[in-house]
Amino acid sequence: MMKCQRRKVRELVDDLHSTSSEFKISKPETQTRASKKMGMAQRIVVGVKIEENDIRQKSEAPPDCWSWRKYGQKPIKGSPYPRGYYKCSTAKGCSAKKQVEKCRTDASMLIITYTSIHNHPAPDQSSTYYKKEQEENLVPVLNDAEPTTLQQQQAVEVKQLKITVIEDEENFHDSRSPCHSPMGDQEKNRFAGNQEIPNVLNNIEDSQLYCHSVTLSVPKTEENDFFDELEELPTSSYFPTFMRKNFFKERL
DNA sequence: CGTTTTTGACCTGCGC
DNA sequence: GCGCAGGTCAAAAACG
Repeated sequence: MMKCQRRKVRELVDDLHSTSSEFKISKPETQTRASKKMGMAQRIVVGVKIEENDIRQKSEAPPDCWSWRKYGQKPIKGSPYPRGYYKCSTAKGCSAKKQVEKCRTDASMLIITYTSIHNHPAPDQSSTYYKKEQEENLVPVLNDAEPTTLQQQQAVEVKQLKITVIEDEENFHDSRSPCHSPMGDQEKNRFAGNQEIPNVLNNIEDSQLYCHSVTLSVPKTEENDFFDELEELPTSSYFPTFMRKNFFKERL
């Protein structure tokens, strides 16, 4: 039984890596040219759903507490939308970058790829602006005053926009997600016979957490040896423990 | 006038 | 070696 489920997970991951060049990057042996060139240690991809009534969404890139400066834009093959390249301009010398592009199948979805980390504290969270955002529950409150990991910085990044976890390779193929590579009937049928994965996503969405754009990580145990098969995934210290447990519970 | 955005050129790595 | 694709640079333009 469990073997069967694991096999399905394996198939999903294989699908992901074969259908989306964008997400091959998490597999070390299939790094993109750019990632090799840049020596990227960490890359996190998040899908951001743009609310229709989000009047603050004035540009392609979601607003956040960091200051970003656009340094390039390129049309991407196979996508009707260009990809924007942003560098952190909050502090001089910060190497944090992000790439923003619209989902090719759903213009209301933004695919944001974070690379490198900020080498400076986040902008003052006690500022009027930030407090207001927190009061409105638009900004996740971090335990640490200064986000130091890419995941933490990302959490600051998200704000009022709903996040769909797509870094998690299995969830990325949730058939309900409007933003994924076109899924054939075969794949859909596969999900029809396996409700496990969509359930996991339900738990995540129901939690109403806006800051779970994370790289999923799991404890190294015999129970999850199949993660070894999926290659090493970056560790997220910020991923809430309960969610991890929940995720695992559902998965098993 | 300083900062940010735009955009064409350039660089690099990979596949053929 | 050449072409392609992704990422970056940098000058010019736009903006506040």
